[in-house]
Amino acid sequence: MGKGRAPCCDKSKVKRGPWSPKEDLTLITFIQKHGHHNWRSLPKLAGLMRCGKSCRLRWINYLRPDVKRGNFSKEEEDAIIHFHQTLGNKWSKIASFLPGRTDNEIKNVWNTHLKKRLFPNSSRSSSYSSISCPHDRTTEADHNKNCAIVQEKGNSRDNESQDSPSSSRLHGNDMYTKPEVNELHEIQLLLDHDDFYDITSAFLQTTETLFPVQPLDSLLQTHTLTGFHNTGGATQEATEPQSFDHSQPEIPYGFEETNGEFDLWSQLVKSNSPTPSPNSEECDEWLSFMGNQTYFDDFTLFGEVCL
DNA sequence: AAGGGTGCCAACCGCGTTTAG
DNA sequence: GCTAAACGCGGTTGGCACCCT
Repeated sequence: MGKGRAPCCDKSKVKRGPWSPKEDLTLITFIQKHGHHNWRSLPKLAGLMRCGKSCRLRWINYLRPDVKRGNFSKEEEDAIIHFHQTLGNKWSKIASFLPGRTDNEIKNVWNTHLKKRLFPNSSRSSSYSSISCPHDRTTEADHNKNCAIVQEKGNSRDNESQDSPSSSRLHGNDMYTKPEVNELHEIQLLLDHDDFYDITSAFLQTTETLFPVQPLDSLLQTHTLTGFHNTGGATQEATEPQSFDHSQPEIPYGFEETNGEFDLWSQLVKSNSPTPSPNSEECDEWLSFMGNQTYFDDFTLFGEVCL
């Protein structure tokens, strides 16, 4: 070591600056034909005078077919604010909660709009985060307040596994929404999803009225302990979301059937006294979230009826 | 109309992490 | 297990567009 990091490409031989339509077309065409298994060699193979990193960035941020363009909705902005409070400047993580939005785009929106809205006197260069708490003299009180909130959230996430029901995430008037049967099937698939715990935990911490965290933790624990046998007997691998067959509903393994109904949800919430309260907005939010995370395009369609 | 200031965003840079040999 | 290459991420910046004086 000690010789420093080798440059990713010969900067004298690559084009820099804005991409031309022709370059975009070349990149799109190449990726559609050959994919992007190796960004470093891609520009050479595609005939582009660009650095591989530049190609990757261009593709991810602008040329991907699933990139959503246009202004951010109020809901998206609120989500960014929520997730930023929980995750800090983890733009890619936040982006994973907002399908079609890129980390770069979210970062820009945060730095140009949302940060100003929340911290009106913060300077341009200091990206506000849960780690760094700039103390601008003129807004010290605001900063202290917001830093406290941010750090408290961050800490609670760090200590998530030790969290008790008395954690700040739980409030006396929480309302729980019971999903429909089809949604329980989806939940079961989520439980088999590698990232489920992380993404759900993050969501839970920012939507305090939706779920009781402790019951979900219990669920996950139970899931781990019992293995949740598939009714078909076969061990279910992590399911490819798109391949899920919605047409054959069967008892989602791990969910109890009571009086012909899957009643896990009531089992989940019964230790938490507040009466479950129907709330279609929350249900929609939850379904949308789950759908986004699992890329089940039609997830919300299965949850149109919400108690 | 011109010049300076500000906002915005696409793109770059460099570091940490992951992967392959 | 080690090393270098490649990838991915977050911070930063260049430059254009718009606004204000």
